[in-house]
Amino acid sequence: MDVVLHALADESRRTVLEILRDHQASAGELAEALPIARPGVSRHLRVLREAGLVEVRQDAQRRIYTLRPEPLVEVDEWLGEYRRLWENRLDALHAEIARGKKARR
Amino acid sequence: MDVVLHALADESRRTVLEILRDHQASAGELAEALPIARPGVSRHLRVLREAGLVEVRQDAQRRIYTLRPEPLVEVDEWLGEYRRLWENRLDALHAEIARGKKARR
DNA sequence: TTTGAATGTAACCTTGCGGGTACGTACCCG
DNA sequence: CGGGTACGTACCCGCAAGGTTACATTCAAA
Repeated sequence: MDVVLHALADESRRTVLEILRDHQASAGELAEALPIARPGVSRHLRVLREAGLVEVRQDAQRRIYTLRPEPLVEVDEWLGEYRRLWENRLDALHAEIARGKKARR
Repeated sequence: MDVVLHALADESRRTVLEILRDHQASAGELAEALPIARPGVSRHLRVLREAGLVEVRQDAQRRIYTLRPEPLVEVDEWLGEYRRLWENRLDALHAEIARGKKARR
Protein backbone atom coordinates (compact mmCIF):
# COMPACT_ATOMS: atom_id res chain seq x y z
CA MET A 1 0.00 0.00 0.00
CA ASP A 2 2.79 2.31 0.88
CA VAL A 3 4.03 1.93 -2.61
CA VAL A 4 1.00 3.41 -4.21
CA LEU A 5 1.51 6.56 -2.39
CA HIS A 6 4.85 7.59 -3.59
CA ALA A 7 3.22 7.88 -6.91
CA LEU A 8 1.06 10.58 -5.43
CA ALA A 9 3.93 12.39 -3.79
CA ASP A 10 5.16 14.48 -6.66
CA GLU A 11 2.83 15.67 -9.31
CA SER A 12 5.30 17.35 -11.61
CA ARG A 13 7.64 14.39 -12.04
CA ARG A 14 6.25 11.55 -14.09
CA THR A 15 6.01 8.32 -12.16
CA VAL A 16 6.07 4.73 -13.22
CA LEU A 17 2.40 4.34 -12.52
CA GLU A 18 1.47 7.39 -14.49
CA ILE A 19 3.44 6.22 -17.46
CA LEU A 20 1.96 2.76 -17.32
CA ARG A 21 -1.49 4.24 -16.97
CA ASP A 22 -1.20 5.51 -20.52
CA HIS A 23 0.59 2.60 -22.14
CA GLN A 24 2.64 -0.43 -21.30
CA ALA A 25 6.41 -0.07 -21.37
CA SER A 26 9.61 -2.05 -21.07
CA ALA A 27 11.97 -1.57 -18.17
CA GLY A 28 14.39 0.28 -20.40
CA GLU A 29 11.75 2.65 -21.69
CA LEU A 30 10.72 3.40 -18.17
CA ALA A 31 14.31 4.07 -17.19
CA GLU A 32 14.64 6.52 -20.05
CA ALA A 33 11.51 8.36 -19.08
CA LEU A 34 12.50 8.59 -15.44
CA PRO A 35 15.14 10.73 -13.78
CA ILE A 36 16.88 7.74 -12.20
CA ALA A 37 19.20 5.10 -13.64
CA ARG A 38 18.18 1.64 -14.79
CA PRO A 39 19.11 -0.33 -11.68
CA GLY A 40 17.04 1.96 -9.56
CA VAL A 41 14.10 1.51 -11.86
CA SER A 42 14.55 -2.23 -11.70
CA ARG A 43 14.34 -2.23 -7.93
CA HIS A 44 11.39 0.09 -8.05
CA LEU A 45 9.67 -2.27 -10.42
CA ARG A 46 10.36 -5.16 -8.15
CA VAL A 47 8.53 -3.43 -5.34
CA LEU A 48 5.62 -2.68 -7.59
CA ARG A 49 5.63 -6.27 -8.74
CA GLU A 50 5.61 -7.67 -5.22
CA ALA A 51 2.90 -5.23 -4.29
CA GLY A 52 0.85 -6.59 -7.15
CA LEU A 53 0.59 -3.23 -8.85
CA VAL A 54 2.18 -4.24 -12.12
CA GLU A 55 2.39 -7.36 -14.25
CA VAL A 56 5.34 -8.42 -16.34
CA ARG A 57 5.48 -10.47 -19.44
CA GLN A 58 8.68 -11.41 -21.14
CA ASP A 59 9.34 -10.62 -24.77
CA ALA A 60 12.77 -11.92 -25.75
CA GLN A 61 15.22 -9.99 -23.59
CA ARG A 62 12.73 -7.29 -22.74
CA ARG A 63 10.27 -7.28 -19.88
CA ILE A 64 7.07 -5.51 -20.69
CA TYR A 65 5.31 -3.98 -17.71
CA THR A 66 1.58 -3.48 -17.46
CA LEU A 67 -0.45 -1.68 -14.84
CA ARG A 68 -2.77 -3.70 -12.64
CA PRO A 69 -5.20 -1.09 -11.35
CA GLU A 70 -7.02 -3.40 -8.98
CA PRO A 71 -5.00 -2.59 -5.86
CA LEU A 72 -5.93 1.04 -6.23
CA VAL A 73 -9.45 -0.01 -5.44
CA GLU A 74 -8.24 -0.39 -1.92
CA VAL A 75 -7.23 3.24 -1.82
CA ASP A 76 -10.59 4.11 -3.27
CA GLU A 77 -12.31 2.23 -0.48
CA TRP A 78 -10.14 3.94 2.11
CA LEU A 79 -11.15 7.26 0.66
CA GLY A 80 -14.76 6.25 0.86
CA GLU A 81 -14.66 6.65 4.62
CA TYR A 82 -13.75 10.28 4.15
CA ARG A 83 -15.97 10.88 1.19
CA ARG A 84 -18.93 10.69 3.54
CA LEU A 85 -17.47 13.58 5.47
CA TRP A 86 -17.06 16.02 2.68
CA GLU A 87 -20.24 15.09 0.94
CA ASN A 88 -22.03 16.71 3.83
CA ARG A 89 -20.39 19.99 3.01
CA LEU A 90 -20.56 19.96 -0.73
CA ASP A 91 -21.34 23.61 -1.08
CA ALA A 92 -18.41 24.77 1.00
CA LEU A 93 -16.35 22.17 -0.74
CA HIS A 94 -16.71 23.51 -4.24
CA ALA A 95 -15.48 26.88 -3.17
CA GLU A 96 -12.63 25.14 -1.41
CA ILE A 97 -11.59 23.23 -4.49
CA ALA A 98 -11.44 26.37 -6.55
CA ARG A 99 -9.46 28.16 -3.88
CA GLY A 100 -7.16 25.21 -3.29
CA LYS A 101 -6.31 24.73 -6.93
CA LYS A 102 -5.36 28.33 -7.39
CA ALA A 103 -3.25 28.43 -4.27
CA ARG A 104 -1.52 25.17 -5.06
CA ARG A 105 -0.05 26.01 -8.46
CA MET B 1 0.18 15.47 -0.61
CA ASP B 2 2.78 13.15 0.67
CA VAL B 3 1.35 13.57 4.10
CA VAL B 4 -1.98 12.11 3.25
CA LEU B 5 -0.38 8.93 2.26
CA HIS B 6 1.29 7.93 5.40
CA ALA B 7 -2.17 7.62 6.75
CA LEU B 8 -2.78 4.95 4.20
CA ALA B 9 0.40 3.11 4.91
CA ASP B 10 -0.63 1.05 7.88
CA GLU B 11 -4.15 -0.09 8.33
CA SER B 12 -3.85 -1.77 11.68
CA ARG B 13 -2.40 1.17 13.59
CA ARG B 14 -4.80 4.00 14.21
CA THR B 15 -3.72 7.23 12.59
CA VAL B 16 -4.36 10.83 13.42
CA LEU B 17 -6.63 11.21 10.44
CA GLU B 18 -8.66 8.18 11.33
CA ILE B 19 -9.15 9.38 14.86
CA LEU B 20 -10.14 12.84 13.74
CA ARG B 21 -12.48 11.34 11.21
CA ASP B 22 -14.63 10.12 14.08
CA HIS B 23 -14.36 13.06 16.44
CA GLN B 24 -12.25 16.09 17.15
CA ALA B 25 -9.48 15.75 19.69
CA SER B 26 -6.86 17.72 21.54
CA ALA B 27 -3.17 17.21 20.92
CA GLY B 28 -2.82 15.40 24.22
CA GLU B 29 -5.68 13.06 23.51
CA LEU B 30 -4.15 12.23 20.17
CA ALA B 31 -0.81 11.56 21.81
CA GLU B 32 -2.47 9.17 24.23
CA ALA B 33 -4.20 7.29 21.46
CA LEU B 34 -1.07 7.02 19.36
CA PRO B 35 1.99 4.84 19.88
CA ILE B 36 4.37 7.80 19.83
CA ALA B 37 5.19 10.46 22.39
CA ARG B 38 3.69 13.93 22.53
CA PRO B 39 6.47 15.84 20.80
CA GLY B 40 6.25 13.50 17.87
CA VAL B 41 2.54 14.01 17.66
CA SER B 42 3.03 17.75 17.79
CA ARG B 43 5.37 17.65 14.85
CA HIS B 44 3.05 15.35 12.99
CA LEU B 45 0.22 17.77 13.60
CA ARG B 46 2.29 20.62 12.31
CA VAL B 47 2.75 18.84 9.02
CA LEU B 48 -0.93 18.13 8.80
CA ARG B 49 -1.64 21.76 9.61
CA GLU B 50 0.69 23.09 6.95
CA ALA B 51 -0.76 20.63 4.48
CA GLY B 52 -4.17 22.03 5.28
CA LEU B 53 -5.52 18.69 6.42
CA VAL B 54 -6.47 19.76 9.92
CA GLU B 55 -7.68 22.90 11.62
CA VAL B 56 -6.86 24.02 15.12
CA ARG B 57 -8.79 26.12 17.52
CA GLN B 58 -7.47 27.10 20.88
CA ASP B 59 -9.38 26.36 24.07
CA ALA B 60 -7.43 27.67 27.05
CA GLN B 61 -4.19 25.71 27.06
CA ARG B 62 -5.53 23.01 24.83
CA ARG B 63 -5.50 22.91 21.06
CA ILE B 64 -8.47 21.18 19.56
CA TYR B 65 -7.83 19.60 16.19
CA THR B 66 -10.46 19.09 13.53
CA LEU B 67 -10.27 17.24 10.26
CA ARG B 68 -10.52 19.21 7.04
CA PRO B 69 -11.48 16.57 4.52
CA GLU B 70 -11.29 18.83 1.50
CA PRO B 71 -7.69 18.06 0.52
CA LEU B 72 -8.56 14.43 0.20
CA VAL B 73 -10.65 15.45 -2.74
CA GLU B 74 -7.38 15.86 -4.54
CA VAL B 75 -6.51 12.25 -3.92
CA ASP B 76 -9.96 11.33 -5.08
CA GLU B 77 -9.38 13.21 -8.30
CA TRP B 78 -6.02 11.56 -8.78
CA LEU B 79 -7.67 8.21 -8.34
CA GLY B 80 -10.24 9.16 -10.94
CA GLU B 81 -7.61 8.77 -13.63
CA TYR B 82 -7.21 5.17 -12.64
CA ARG B 83 -10.85 4.53 -11.94
CA ARG B 84 -11.46 4.67 -15.68
CA LEU B 85 -9.04 1.80 -16.06
CA TRP B 86 -10.58 -0.62 -13.68
CA GLU B 87 -14.15 0.25 -14.46
CA ASN B 88 -13.58 -1.48 -17.76
CA ARG B 89 -12.88 -4.71 -15.95
CA LEU B 90 -15.42 -4.61 -13.20
CA ASP B 91 -16.24 -8.27 -13.32
CA ALA B 92 -12.67 -9.43 -12.95
CA LEU B 93 -12.26 -6.75 -10.34
CA HIS B 94 -14.79 -8.05 -7.90
CA ALA B 95 -13.13 -11.41 -7.82
CA GLU B 96 -9.85 -9.63 -7.29
CA ILE B 97 -11.11 -7.67 -4.33
CA ALA B 98 -12.31 -10.79 -2.60
CA ARG B 99 -9.05 -12.57 -3.26
CA GLY B 100 -6.93 -9.59 -2.23
CA LYS B 101 -8.73 -9.08 1.05
CA LYS B 102 -8.31 -12.67 2.08
CA ALA B 103 -4.64 -12.75 1.16
CA ARG B 104 -3.93 -9.48 2.89
CA ARG B 105 -5.09 -10.33 6.37
C1' DT C 1 29.68 -20.37 -29.08
C1' DT C 2 30.71 -15.84 -28.92
C1' DT C 3 28.90 -11.17 -28.84
C1' DG C 4 25.83 -7.58 -27.65
C1' DA C 5 21.51 -6.03 -25.83
C1' DA C 6 18.25 -5.83 -22.13
C1' DT C 7 17.41 -6.47 -17.53
C1' DG C 8 17.84 -7.98 -12.82
C1' DT C 9 20.86 -8.34 -8.48
C1' DA C 10 24.55 -7.33 -4.97
C1' DA C 11 27.19 -4.29 -2.31
C1' DC C 12 27.71 0.17 -0.90
C1' DC C 13 26.71 5.02 0.37
C1' DT C 14 24.16 9.04 1.42
C1' DT C 15 20.23 11.50 2.86
C1' DG C 16 15.90 12.41 5.08
C1' DC C 17 12.05 10.75 8.02
C1' DG C 18 10.54 10.10 12.19
C1' DG C 19 11.39 9.03 16.90
C1' DG C 20 13.08 10.48 21.70
C1' DT C 21 14.87 13.85 25.34
C1' DA C 22 15.27 18.35 26.99
C1' DC C 23 13.75 22.84 27.01
C1' DG C 24 10.82 27.03 26.04
C1' DT C 25 6.22 29.12 26.21
C1' DA C 26 1.41 30.39 26.80
C1' DC C 27 -2.50 29.83 29.79
C1' DC C 28 -5.48 29.09 34.03
C1' DC C 29 -5.70 28.97 39.07
C1' DG C 30 -4.17 29.55 43.92
C1' DC D 1 3.17 36.38 41.28
C1' DG D 2 4.35 31.40 41.60
C1' DG D 3 3.17 26.64 40.06
C1' DG D 4 0.97 23.24 37.28
C1' DT D 5 -0.76 22.01 32.72
C1' DA D 6 -0.88 21.54 27.82
C1' DC D 7 1.60 22.32 23.84
C1' DG D 8 5.16 23.38 20.68
C1' DT D 9 10.21 23.64 19.25
C1' DA D 10 15.32 22.58 19.04
C1' DC D 11 18.60 19.29 18.97
C1' DC D 12 20.35 14.80 18.35
C1' DC D 13 20.37 10.19 16.54
C1' DG D 14 19.22 5.60 14.12
C1' DC D 15 17.65 3.52 10.32
C1' DA D 16 15.53 2.50 6.28
C1' DA D 17 14.44 4.43 1.41
C1' DG D 18 16.33 4.92 -2.58
C1' DG D 19 20.25 6.10 -5.50
C1' DT D 20 24.77 4.58 -7.94
C1' DT D 21 28.48 1.43 -9.70
C1' DA D 22 29.84 -3.08 -10.77
C1' DC D 23 28.61 -7.69 -11.80
C1' DA D 24 25.50 -11.71 -13.13
C1' DT D 25 22.09 -13.53 -16.23
C1' DT D 26 19.29 -14.41 -20.14
C1' DC D 27 18.28 -14.35 -24.84
C1' DA D 28 18.81 -13.48 -29.97
C1' DA D 29 21.59 -13.27 -33.69
C1' DA D 30 25.90 -13.71 -36.10
